[in-house]
Amino acid sequence: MNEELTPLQKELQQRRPFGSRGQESVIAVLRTADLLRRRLSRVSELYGITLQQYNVLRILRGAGEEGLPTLEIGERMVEQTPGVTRLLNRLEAKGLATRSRGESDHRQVICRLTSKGRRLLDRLDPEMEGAAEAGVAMLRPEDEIRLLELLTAIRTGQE
Amino acid sequence: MNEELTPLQKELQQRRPFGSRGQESVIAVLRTADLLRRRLSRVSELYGITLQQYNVLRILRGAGEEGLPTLEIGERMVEQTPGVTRLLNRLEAKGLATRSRGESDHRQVICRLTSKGRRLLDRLDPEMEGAAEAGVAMLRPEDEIRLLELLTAIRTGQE
DNA sequence: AAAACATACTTGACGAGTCAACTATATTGA
DNA sequence: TCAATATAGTTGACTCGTCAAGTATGTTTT
Repeated sequence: MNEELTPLQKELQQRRPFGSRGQESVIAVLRTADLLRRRLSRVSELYGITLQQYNVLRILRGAGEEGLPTLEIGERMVEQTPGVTRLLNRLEAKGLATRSRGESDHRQVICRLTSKGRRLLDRLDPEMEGAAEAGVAMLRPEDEIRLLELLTAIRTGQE
Repeated sequence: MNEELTPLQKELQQRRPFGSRGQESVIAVLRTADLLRRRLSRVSELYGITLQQYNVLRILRGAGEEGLPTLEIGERMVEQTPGVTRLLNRLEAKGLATRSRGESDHRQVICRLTSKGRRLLDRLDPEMEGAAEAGVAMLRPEDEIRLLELLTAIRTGQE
């Protein structure tokens, strides 16, 4: 026995086979994401920010001068609002973002990138891009396209 | 312009294209994993435990009567040790696991599943399996095999 | 115009991941 | 044998995700 262990089973030192291929697929996605996330985090933390903070800064840069209300940042991150509020607390403390009450709607809090934040992004971007490239460098272009298709199918299949 | 947005760009409401397909692939893996993790968490939390706690309980069940030292649990979870200590605190508080000093090596702490833990797993397993199956139900068998191959390639390519 | 409701956050509390520092127990080497 | 070193875990501090509850501002209804 044990002559047909999948690579994932060996990684997890599993004694028994997965209950089904469906289960194995899900666990493979989770584990692969974990490795990639670590790789990217290592880079961003060299510059003193977490991966999530980097993500928020990129979203703010995309929003430009007019900024973005807190909730909209959350929507682009699959995250709950409370998390975004506190992320912004830290980015503001580091001088990378600013917040101000919305002028038309005073309930909103408009968030903007500072020039310091923009400079940080400019330095960080090429390194992050390099880390991402390196993370999937072993895939041929047609493999990457196929991977994107399969992952898109999974995501759109979640009701 | 904007006539060639990828599905992922639409999901993230991105205004600009990804810097490269490599970047898009990495983000697709991260985002897909996030959705799947949520799906599984919803199920485990119906039973009062988090996904990580479920993961530890499964590892302990696999270890059987003789149990497993804390560090070895960590190895099978892609996680740092301090986290495992605290996870076990909570599992022990819920009566799902026990700990005792190792007999041969007193530095070790041997963790074991309780019968209550085992019964919880027995009830939870079919539901978790169902959730995993449902998460990738839209893939044909050959798609799943391809996906597993691609993800394995990514993981083994991380030095 | 006042009450009812909705929206946009903020705060508190808890689970979890991660790094650094610390304790206790082995193991090794002079 | 005893000091130096390695190993196994725990604790503290900080970041992040998430739920529930609370506050302030807007909108709708009557």
